[in-house]
Amino acid sequence: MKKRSQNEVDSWCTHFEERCRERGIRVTPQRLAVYRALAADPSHPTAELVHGRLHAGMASLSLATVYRVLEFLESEGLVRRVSSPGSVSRFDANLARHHHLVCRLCGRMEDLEEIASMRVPFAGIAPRGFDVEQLDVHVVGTCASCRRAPAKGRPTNSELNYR
Amino acid sequence: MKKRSQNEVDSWCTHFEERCRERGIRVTPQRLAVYRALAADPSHPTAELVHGRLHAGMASLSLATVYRVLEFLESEGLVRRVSSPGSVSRFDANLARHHHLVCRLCGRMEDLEEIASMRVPFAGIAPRGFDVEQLDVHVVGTCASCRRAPAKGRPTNSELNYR
DNA sequence: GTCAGTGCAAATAATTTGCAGTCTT
DNA sequence: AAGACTGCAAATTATTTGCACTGAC
Repeated sequence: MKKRSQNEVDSWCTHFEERCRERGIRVTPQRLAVYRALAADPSHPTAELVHGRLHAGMASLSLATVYRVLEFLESEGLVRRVSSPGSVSRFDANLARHHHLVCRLCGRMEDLEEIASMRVPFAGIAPRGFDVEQLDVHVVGTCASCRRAPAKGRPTNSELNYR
Repeated sequence: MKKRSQNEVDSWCTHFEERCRERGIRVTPQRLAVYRALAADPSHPTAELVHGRLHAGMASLSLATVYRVLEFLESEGLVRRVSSPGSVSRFDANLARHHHLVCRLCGRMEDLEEIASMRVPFAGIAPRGFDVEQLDVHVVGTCASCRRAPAKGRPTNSELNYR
């Protein structure tokens, strides 16, 4: 599985801690671990996947806490929740503007750089009164490996764990 | 609640039946009813909401069937499943290219015409091997009424029913 | 000490499935 | 008659919550 470089992850974590301190958010070991796992993994893991990755180093961490932490970090705008239709929630620590490439069959989700022709201006697209916070662009289709070996259905959360 | 005009709905249903016949898909009363309910309602209802709307005229229709029909129609490309992060599945009978305006707080979802500056070309945006089928653009934020009267959390599926 | 944060188990919400009956061809 | 489609109830999956405990200010 692809990972972000150690340096990049460290720098994200440092930035994360700064942001938290600025706002008086406690940086508990659990929060930092969840954030770090997310930052290290560009594959947009689910809560359960994050929990699985952390279990080795932090056996007592509960899945409920992972859900709580992710929910909280999202509400603070420190991570982003991404979705593909009919699938479980996935999360992303990358807050830079970018889009997502989503396989309809296996649910895999990759980052897609925002290319010039997809640069969409926020202003003026929503009716007055609506406060636009974020633009989600999902390019949905089928990935090469799914076309070769079509699965029976979208993988369940726990099936996702062991890819 | 806003509705599509009777004429428009009828024409969509006719077109729907033609498509089904072309492909040898049976048009059962349940399928037609579900499709019609979806076509009549531009608010992107959930499965449960569709079921609720139909219950008056078709008391025996089960929620499981609504789920099955929607799933099936989606797989046939006759309706579109749309999603907002962390929320339940919603459906859309409108297959014309358009975007969605989504309120992060109440989950309400409105159609947004694809304006020129948001027209995104399919070609060349995905890596080779990936077969692009559809582009989902979600403009996410908070709607005017939610900013006025913030709810405690995203409404649950059954709370959605009685708006 | 207070209060936020956590683990655990139980609860809830959304969606799917098994199976027996029904309708269509 | 064979297969597709449906209703009902039960099962499964994802996510949330109550409660008691622990640790930081």
